[in-house]
Amino acid sequence: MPIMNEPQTPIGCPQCDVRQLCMPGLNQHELTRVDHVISIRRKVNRGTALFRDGESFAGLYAIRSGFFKACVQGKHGREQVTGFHMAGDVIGLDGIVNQHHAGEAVALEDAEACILPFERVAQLSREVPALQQLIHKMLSREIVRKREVIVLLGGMRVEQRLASFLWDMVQRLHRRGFSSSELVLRMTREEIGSYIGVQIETVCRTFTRLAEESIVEVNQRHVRILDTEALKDMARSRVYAAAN
Amino acid sequence: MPIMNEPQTPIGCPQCDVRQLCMPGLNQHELTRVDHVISIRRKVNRGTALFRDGESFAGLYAIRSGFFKACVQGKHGREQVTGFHMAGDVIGLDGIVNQHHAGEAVALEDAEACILPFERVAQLSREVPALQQLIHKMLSREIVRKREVIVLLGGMRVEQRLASFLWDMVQRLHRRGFSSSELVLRMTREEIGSYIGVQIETVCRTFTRLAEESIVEVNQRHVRILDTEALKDMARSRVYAAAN
DNA sequence: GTCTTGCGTTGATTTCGGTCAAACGCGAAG
DNA sequence: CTTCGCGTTTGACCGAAATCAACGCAAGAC
Repeated sequence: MPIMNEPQTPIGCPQCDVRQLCMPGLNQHELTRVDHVISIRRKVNRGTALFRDGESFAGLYAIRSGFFKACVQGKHGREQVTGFHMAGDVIGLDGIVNQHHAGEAVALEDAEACILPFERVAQLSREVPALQQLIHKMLSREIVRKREVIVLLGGMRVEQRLASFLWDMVQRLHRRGFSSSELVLRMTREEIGSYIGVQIETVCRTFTRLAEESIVEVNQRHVRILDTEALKDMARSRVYAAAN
Repeated sequence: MPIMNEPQTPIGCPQCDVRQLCMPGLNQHELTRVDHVISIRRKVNRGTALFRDGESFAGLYAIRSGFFKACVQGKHGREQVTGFHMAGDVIGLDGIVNQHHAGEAVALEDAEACILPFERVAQLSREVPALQQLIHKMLSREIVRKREVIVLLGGMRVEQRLASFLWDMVQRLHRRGFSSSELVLRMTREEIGSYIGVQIETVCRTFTRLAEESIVEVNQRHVRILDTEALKDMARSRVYAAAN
């Protein structure tokens, strides 16, 4: 499937809806300078990749709209989802080390992303300390987030993993102006399972169990959170914490 | 237990044994400039922390000698190991986002580390592009490495996890001049288990199984790799790959 | 309308790793 | 030397999640 490259309406960073998410703390002038290094805006259709495994590193991608899964491909078989990303997230950070991507980002709904050629961003960040700090924090935050996933996969029971996943999701959506008690999942049960390290059947059963416990209400991909505190507690607690 | 702060013999970066590991690609002059921002060298005794959970972010730490585990603490119970680090590694990258650490680094043997006050490193990196690139790659590499752990925890069987752990370990040690077929583990079985997401008993049994398969020879913490190819294959293969 | 297709749910059975328990090995302290 | 204690190993049993299998359901194709 060919990758689409359609230049979009040139709305600059200073006017962008998600500027506070991907470039927080920059003033108008700084945003304008960042805007000038954005070469292309890419439209990505549902099901197609923003970048692929092994592809050479063109730059970072700031998601303007839409929803992505980040995943790595097993050579012979199934992929593994390593993260989900939405408007305002900057992705592709993994490509910096080796100048090529070691994973891919696939749109789960039609999406748009701004390409930030990394060399130019790096150069600009030498002149704009606020941008430099932003880049550093962006990278560091990703490390912290990845470590949280490691804790989830390494030390939590399935029910907790799903609770953590939902809690993380609803919080991130809330920060973007959506409800803090209701969400529409953009990914399949299989993708959720791949992300939290269990099989699809286990995801289903666990959703059912959370619903039986009156913590959430599930209708297909629509999830309503009934007991926020219970969900939060379940998401926070570690498996070994409960034992002692 | 109090944290020790003992200034060490002032051997500069240009003369440092591990300079090619923590500061690769910098020339003598650049190394000297980096050396000038290193305020303190810390000695850390076995069992004590280089930095603790919640501690404010003093800067990055370049490990000069010794071996560390990175871990997060469950409030009521057991800790979870999120990584192992050795001479030449730069750790503490997680502290950049929020200016305080969200985890800790504990020495598994007497160790020394150089403190790199991050603000000063950032400032210097504005003037020295090679350093800037180094910082970016350092952060990006950590993201890639963390994702590899996610893949390990999310998609591998125990035998593969242990094989991956050993393979990663022996490769990193080899890069530091040690044997590529033999290693002495610095951590307990429990710490290995915490890292690869299984119980200590399972770690033991899996070591025994790998030994029965004549892939490794295990004597306490001394491990000799008998069949490198088998270990590598086992480490690379994903669980789902085998099914198809 | 029916057929198809992909996604989701539920049940039965199996298995891998967890849990509980006991014993072993080795270094340190006496 | 003996004893102590920690880390490790092994065994027996249990349980959570995987696997295998069938079915439901909604949306689009025809």
